[in-house]
Amino acid sequence: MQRRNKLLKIVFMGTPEFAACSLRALIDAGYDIPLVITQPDRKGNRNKMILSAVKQLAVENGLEVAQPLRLRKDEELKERLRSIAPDMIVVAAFGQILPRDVLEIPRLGCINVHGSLLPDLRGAAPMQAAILNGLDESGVTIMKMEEGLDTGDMISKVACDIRGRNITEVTKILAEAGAQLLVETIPHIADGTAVYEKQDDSKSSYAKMINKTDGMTDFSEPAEAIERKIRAYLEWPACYSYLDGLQVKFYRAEVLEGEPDGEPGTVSETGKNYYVINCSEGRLKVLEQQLQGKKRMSAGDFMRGHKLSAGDRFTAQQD
RNA sequence: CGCGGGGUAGAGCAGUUCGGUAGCUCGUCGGGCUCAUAACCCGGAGGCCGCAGGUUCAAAUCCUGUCCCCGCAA
Repeated sequence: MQRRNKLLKIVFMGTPEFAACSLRALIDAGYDIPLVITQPDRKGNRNKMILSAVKQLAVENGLEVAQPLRLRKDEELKERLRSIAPDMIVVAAFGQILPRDVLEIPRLGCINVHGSLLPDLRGAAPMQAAILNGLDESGVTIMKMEEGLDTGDMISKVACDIRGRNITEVTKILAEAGAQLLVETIPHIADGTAVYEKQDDSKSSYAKMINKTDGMTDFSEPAEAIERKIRAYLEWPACYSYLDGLQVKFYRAEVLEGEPDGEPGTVSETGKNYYVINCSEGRLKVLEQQLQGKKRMSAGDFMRGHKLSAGDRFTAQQD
């Protein structure tokens, strides 16, 4: 088995931490990885270059890296892929659509590690969507890619408990479960014992790409929905509102039962280590947050330096 | 050199415009009150005001340089 693993030639495509976890598993399993493809380096905050998690891991392990702006149009890279003639291409959260002529290159096909239990939550942000939808359980699906968006035949799945978790935790849980499932599944694909199951399109749902403004809240939603938003958007773009024209990002909060006692967005009550905001339904007890230009801090620290009191108001717009 | 905010006690902030004995809330330590308390009262410790130069009788404050943190835009 190990010997056969080492003979399999796998090209890896992926970008964030979720993908890096699978790449690490492939490296540890001893596969031959002649090339890693990831998104181009981006300018991070204040013009500091930021490398993708996959690139960092690849470089640390001395793997060759390619970073096409658009794989679809990069004929040179496609030609290189053909000459490598990989047995398989493994894709995890790569961020670009694979064109047909790339899908056809590996003899064992292109295999995708997707962060949901397909056919539920196809698309770009399945883990955030799982949290937003309030799911207690989500998971990872390994599937054979085809031209449609996450519509390929499913090969294996694993379910995970994500109740109450934030996106950082869910990413870690699913990334590790997915990585393990991947290395368990690949041998079956290689020796022909894998079972390919069609997706039931009638039961499919779609997790749309997240926009910057999706994180904005004016508290005209139920407290429960906003609390989910905080957990789902924690890493980006964060759930945020404005206080006196300054952006405030919310990082941790609890839903309080009971009726609000003021307009949505108004401060209901304050305490030593928290403050409570009225929502359309219920109230939100804020425990951790960040004011524009300041560091992330507990609500208690914030209360110490700012005179926030009942009646103050959070608004949707900055003015 | 993309735009902007900030570095002051263990934490969060004020003070800088207009130089003149270092302030607030919390924590911490000691004492008191209380059946009791994260409550209340009294008292104390704790700062080279990011760093380096400069101006001045005098700099947290004005000038110059530098390091670090954060938000936005990409």
